[in-house]
Amino acid sequence: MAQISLTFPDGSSRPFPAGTTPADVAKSISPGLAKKAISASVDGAHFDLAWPIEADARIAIHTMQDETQALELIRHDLAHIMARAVQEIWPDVKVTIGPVIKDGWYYDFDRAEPFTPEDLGLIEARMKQIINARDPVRTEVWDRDRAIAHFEAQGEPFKVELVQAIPADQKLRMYWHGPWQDLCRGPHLQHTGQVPADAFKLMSVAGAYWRGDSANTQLQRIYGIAFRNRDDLKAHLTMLEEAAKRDHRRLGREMDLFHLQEEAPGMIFWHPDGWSIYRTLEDYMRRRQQGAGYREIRTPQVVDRILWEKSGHWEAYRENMFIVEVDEEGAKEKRINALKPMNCPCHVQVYNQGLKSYRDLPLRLAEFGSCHRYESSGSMHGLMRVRGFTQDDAHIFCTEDQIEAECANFITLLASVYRDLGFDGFEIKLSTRPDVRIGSDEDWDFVEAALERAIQATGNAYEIDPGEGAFYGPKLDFKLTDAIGRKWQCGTFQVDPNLPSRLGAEYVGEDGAKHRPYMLHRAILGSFERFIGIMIENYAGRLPFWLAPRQVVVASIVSDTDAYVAEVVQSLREAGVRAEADTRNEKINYKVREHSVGKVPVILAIGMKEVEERSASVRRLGDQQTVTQPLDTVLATLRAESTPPDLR
RNA sequence: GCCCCUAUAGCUCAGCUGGUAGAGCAUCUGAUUUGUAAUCAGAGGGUCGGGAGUUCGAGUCUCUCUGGGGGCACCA
Repeated sequence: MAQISLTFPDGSSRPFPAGTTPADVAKSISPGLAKKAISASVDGAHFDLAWPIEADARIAIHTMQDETQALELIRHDLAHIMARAVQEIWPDVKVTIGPVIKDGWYYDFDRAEPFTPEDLGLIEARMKQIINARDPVRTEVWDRDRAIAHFEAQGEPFKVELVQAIPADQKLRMYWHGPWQDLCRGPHLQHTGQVPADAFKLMSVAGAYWRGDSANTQLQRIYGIAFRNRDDLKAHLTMLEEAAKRDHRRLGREMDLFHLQEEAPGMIFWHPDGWSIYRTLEDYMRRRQQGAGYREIRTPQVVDRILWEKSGHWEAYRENMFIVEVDEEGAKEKRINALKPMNCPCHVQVYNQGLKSYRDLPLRLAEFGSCHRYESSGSMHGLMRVRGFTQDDAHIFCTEDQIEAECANFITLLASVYRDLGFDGFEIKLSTRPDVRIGSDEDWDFVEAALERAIQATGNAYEIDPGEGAFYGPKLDFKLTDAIGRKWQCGTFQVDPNLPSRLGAEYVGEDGAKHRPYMLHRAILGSFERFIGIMIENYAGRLPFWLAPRQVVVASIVSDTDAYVAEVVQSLREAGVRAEADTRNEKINYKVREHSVGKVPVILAIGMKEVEERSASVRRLGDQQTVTQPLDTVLATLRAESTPPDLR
């Protein structure tokens, strides 16, 4: 918490209590007093107010001691400095907005010609000039109409639009960086020289829609990153390189896990090692869900549009569905089918077979459901966003009173699965009723409360996202955190009374009358493809032993050991370990390197010594040291390690 | 879908302002029998993403399609 004080020419000073923010100070001091201040101190660190504070200035006091705040200010000022540089180089460019974001800032411009990489260099050079000029930053409060008139005169239509959105009686603030003026809430530094000239970098140009709406003009967005000093910038650039090294697309190729090709955009060709991961994960999930009372089913891939019309998907998502037309001989018209984009309607069909009793509920139907969605071309990304994928899907048909217990059980299962798969932390978000919705307020009250109680029962923290639920019911989103702090939304839990109703699902209650069940849509991984992508990145390719596709390579040092190598491989395989022999005529160094690069967790090196004593030299991935152990010990150890966590 | 960038051998990349392609690794062959992150030598391998155009001549310039990348929009 910042301790702030202002010092005046007569030597007196005015302190502010701990916890005061510079913004609080600005609000509490009178304009006259602010004008008189000659210096400020924050947490004991003094600095001069290099330029006079304007009579109505709210902020001219900032601490550069507070890391977070300093970075925020530097990045914010850089956004203005960049916009100034751009307009100085190309006066016809129109400016829009430029906020601070993680690690830097961006600014959106309207310009007929695209910015080239060379242009970024030009802009950067100009920015450095502006910084070195130590131009003063000053601010004034304007009436809205004056601002509109100003921006109209300047020919800045986007700024005019922004200001017009502000209520007419509201004052607004202008900032000047040297001669360059922009609408801004502030706060800002006192002069451009306070920005480190060697700790920022313009990263890329991208398209972005004005106000985030694809119906609007597309602007050019320039992204920049900035830090306190050059070392921090360098460290960040190094970090970006490291992150790129764990990119699942790169590792997928290096580890020979999968590929994509032009003839099937957004669909995965799994190679043997990649498919091994997939199968191991699928087997694991199958066991976990079976243990949690789910029954596994399988439903068709191609389904007549009639069902999608009934479910409502045809109307809402036709554009994103793969259509399969069948020209039947003698038929008057083509039959239109769709590859299923989701499993729910099919699961209701299974439920609808035979009359269900309340005694059958809750009925938990699970499917590793292969789905296809025609995702827009620009949205696809490796395994993370694909057109063909498999959900770890399940639908729980239950009564209103069973929702709470089902939800709590689901969260418990999900937490356990995430832990087993190497993710310790996750966040829960509860999305509640939107403005446009179906169902009575009483039903919403009941279901929302049930979900909230269920979360509380599991002892997990959660956040509420008001108004973000589906039109038919509230939902939970589960976001896990990976090894480098990124968050991924994977799990979901949705309460749905709508689809059972549309598709005519019923059960006979204790009272002998027919009732509508609730349908709970839920997934833990989301999709296998995406989750495997996340796991690859989380582990940087170094998957835990039980998930690793090639768990052990048994490498010969001399060819006289080949028979023993084959025996070791066979014993490992019999022990349930995925093992391969490498008896190529290469040096052991070569083999160690190749399999280390290939992320094989264990290499067993076999020379004549090992043959004679029936042992193996064990080398673990990332470990420089080797341990020679009797073969039986090695077999027992690796067999134990290859056991999935739920079977230990 | 939109904007910008991009596509050269299996992979990573050279190829200046237009004059019909190179390297390293990988692959294959041979030699080498090797003790924990690259043994040596040789060979094969590309109609430079597809199509069209400009030009005497296009990997190189233009257009277009497709894929990929960075964003934006979308994500039942």
